[in-house]
Amino acid sequence: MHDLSFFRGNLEAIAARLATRGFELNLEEFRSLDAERRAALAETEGLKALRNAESVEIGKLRKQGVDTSARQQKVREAGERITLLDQKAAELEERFRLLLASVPNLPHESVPAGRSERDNVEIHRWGEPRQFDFEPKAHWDLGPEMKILDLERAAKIAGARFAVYWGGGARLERALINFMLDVHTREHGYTEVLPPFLVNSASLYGTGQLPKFAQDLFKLEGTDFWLTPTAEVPVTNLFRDETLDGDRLPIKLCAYTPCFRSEAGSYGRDVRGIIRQHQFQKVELVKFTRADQSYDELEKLTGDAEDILKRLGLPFRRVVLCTADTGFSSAKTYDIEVWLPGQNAYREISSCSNFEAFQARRAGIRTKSGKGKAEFAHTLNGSGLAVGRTWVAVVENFQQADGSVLAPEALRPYLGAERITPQGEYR
RNA sequence: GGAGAGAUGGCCGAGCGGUUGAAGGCGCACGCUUGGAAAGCGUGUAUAGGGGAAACUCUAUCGAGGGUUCGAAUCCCUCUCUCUCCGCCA
Repeated sequence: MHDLSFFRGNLEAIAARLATRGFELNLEEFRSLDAERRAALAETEGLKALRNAESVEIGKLRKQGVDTSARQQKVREAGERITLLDQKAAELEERFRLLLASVPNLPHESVPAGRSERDNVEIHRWGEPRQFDFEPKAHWDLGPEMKILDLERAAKIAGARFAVYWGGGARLERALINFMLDVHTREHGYTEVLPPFLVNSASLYGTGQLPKFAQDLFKLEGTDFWLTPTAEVPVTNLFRDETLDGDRLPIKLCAYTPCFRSEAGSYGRDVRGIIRQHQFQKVELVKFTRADQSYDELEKLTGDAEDILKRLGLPFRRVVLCTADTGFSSAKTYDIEVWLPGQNAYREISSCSNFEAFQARRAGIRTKSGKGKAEFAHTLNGSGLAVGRTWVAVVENFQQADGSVLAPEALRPYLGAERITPQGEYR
């Protein structure tokens, strides 16, 4: 959500900037709706002022025993007009709010202009993809062969785009979660939170999933509960409608949650394996900062996510998303892509974004330093990391000729073993 | 699931259908006082939107949404949340 007066005052410049991300702002619609809305407001508010003044008058006169029924009749009629005008004003207000809420964030000046994901710019690489002396397998072959990943039974008990992990596979998922949380809390200074996995509409509105992206979410029938699509939603909304002490920022939180996505419209994409699932596990990093801190903190947050991959010895690269590929609420996003030898490609494993005040404005998250006036905080988040995709990366990168997976050193205490071996039969 | 109580400003807390945007207190800010501090005294202290160059002014907001009324924090209805007791349960 943009600041209304800033938006109104810089319409042309904003429209031009939004065009770089492929969003066409209808200036005429905005201007006329805004004018209509203000006219309606002025009219109804004028009448209300009249009614308020009259009511006070009537009160005084009645105390003196004066008959006021004529004046009351007059105010009653004004009241009826107010009801009508209020309705009209509320409709205009709602249309205007929806229009404003559907406008994406402005990309930061450092974001490269581009038309599609092909225009994303690589920032750096880390690690060398391993040279195999055998043909590395994709996890969708290796997992079922090792009997640590079971997609058929997952389809039976839930459906497509779900997974069942067995034995060492389940243990690997759990080890990764604990490893990530421990590194972020002990080494990177984040505070762990465990939020609800169901959230209400207000929270989804606060982080920008609603009203535009309802079709990407799962909703529980007959309730206002939605399955959380990312911990970003519950964790960012922790401080909804609160004012944070500016001297104590940044606040750095990390959270493990499962994430649920309908994946409507992604039919046919990544249908093999567990790259794209209706449910996946994720450890999320969330920061609340002052405006002057947020870009430094974005670099640090992205570095914290990359550190997990370094500790696991998984090669990766960082790209900055171009204007067209940057998400709706984000001003700047880095994607971290991990090397997957089974697919001979780098694949997204983390997405780290600075939303500036875009979410905070919707969610009412303010900050105040000393005597200063309260202003909107900046919010950031990033995957630290997507656990399922890290599982894939570990299995594919560290697979051995004998059909086992040699665990990265850092993970062994969590795994309680130095390698993951085939399960034999499912039991 | 059943029965009851409650929700008012940053916090505590008053509130008769009529200058109550809201007493009083605490906190906070500024000033006076002081060698300095404490105490004391004084002044100020919400958010959003509209109008205005500004001073300022209008509108809305007492959990949320409706209703009654000339007028609602106060009356009525619905919902949400919190607390207490009973039942059930990991």
